Amino acid sequence: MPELPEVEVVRQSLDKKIIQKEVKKVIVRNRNLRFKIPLNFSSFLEKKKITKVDRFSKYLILYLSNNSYCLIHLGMSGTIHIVYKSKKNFLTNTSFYNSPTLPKKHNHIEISFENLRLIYNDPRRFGFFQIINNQDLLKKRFSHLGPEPFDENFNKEYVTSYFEGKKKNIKNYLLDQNFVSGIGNIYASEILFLSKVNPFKRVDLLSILDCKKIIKNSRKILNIAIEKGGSSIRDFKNISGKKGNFQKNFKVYEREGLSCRRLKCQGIIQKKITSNRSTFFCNICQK
DNA sequence: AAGAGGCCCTGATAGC
DNA sequence: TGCTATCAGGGCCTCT
Repeated sequence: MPELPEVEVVRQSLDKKIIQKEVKKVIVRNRNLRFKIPLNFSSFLEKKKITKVDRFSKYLILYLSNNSYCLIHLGMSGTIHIVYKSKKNFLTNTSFYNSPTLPKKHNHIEISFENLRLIYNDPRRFGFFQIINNQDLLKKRFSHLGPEPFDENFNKEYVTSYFEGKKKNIKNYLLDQNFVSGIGNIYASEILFLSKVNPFKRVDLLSILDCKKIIKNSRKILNIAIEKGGSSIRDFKNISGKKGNFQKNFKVYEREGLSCRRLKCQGIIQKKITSNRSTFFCNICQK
């Protein structure tokens, strides 16, 4: 699922559920995620309180009561589910598996609190959990990442100087987390459509006005997507099993062959591959 | 240093 | 019905 808006939607709903709660028990059913879950992962988390649920870019950050952190990245197919305690023996009770919103397979990690259980599901296992021991290491962990689109450092000066002498196309840079972090393949196409910029345009040939529009529209698209509860294509749902709504706002993504939605534009939406990713755009209004 | 390409993995869908 | 091929929202690594 997860670009910045989807991760933010998960953060918001998770925050309300587990804040100030103590981890009672952790079960790792499959250690082989993007990075192997270490053997001491469970014992490290157990008896710690969650003091804050934060997010940077596409990463969830659980703040733990001993001033360490648990990072969660959902990869391509990771989802978080919450199931509630019904009766006693919660820690050993498996009846919640009948929950209609919980997938039957690929429930790799379970984190139990007093009255509820967080379950991490990830068919493709591109996601990961990581313990970070202190604030310095957290900073270091994110040091290679560029600013989020919302960051005031993501501005005209930063973007234009970053693009000097660069020959890759703009779509590639919107996906490049070192340049700007949080944008993924869906929103990159949508941002460029709204900005009337062709995704295959070389960044050193972009005008200053193009750069300004891309900055403004990155914020705009991500904010609207968060408001709408994220995008539910294929199967993204928030932790309560509710679908997002932003997919209804897609102007180009997965609209190959359909007519351009811009008023008076006669264009037909095209799909082309760059850096192994589908890219959607209107070849008439995106110059 | 920058850019192209490949790989990790499972599941859904299309085509034969 | 069942095979095979292709593709999927991410990130990291290697090679040139």
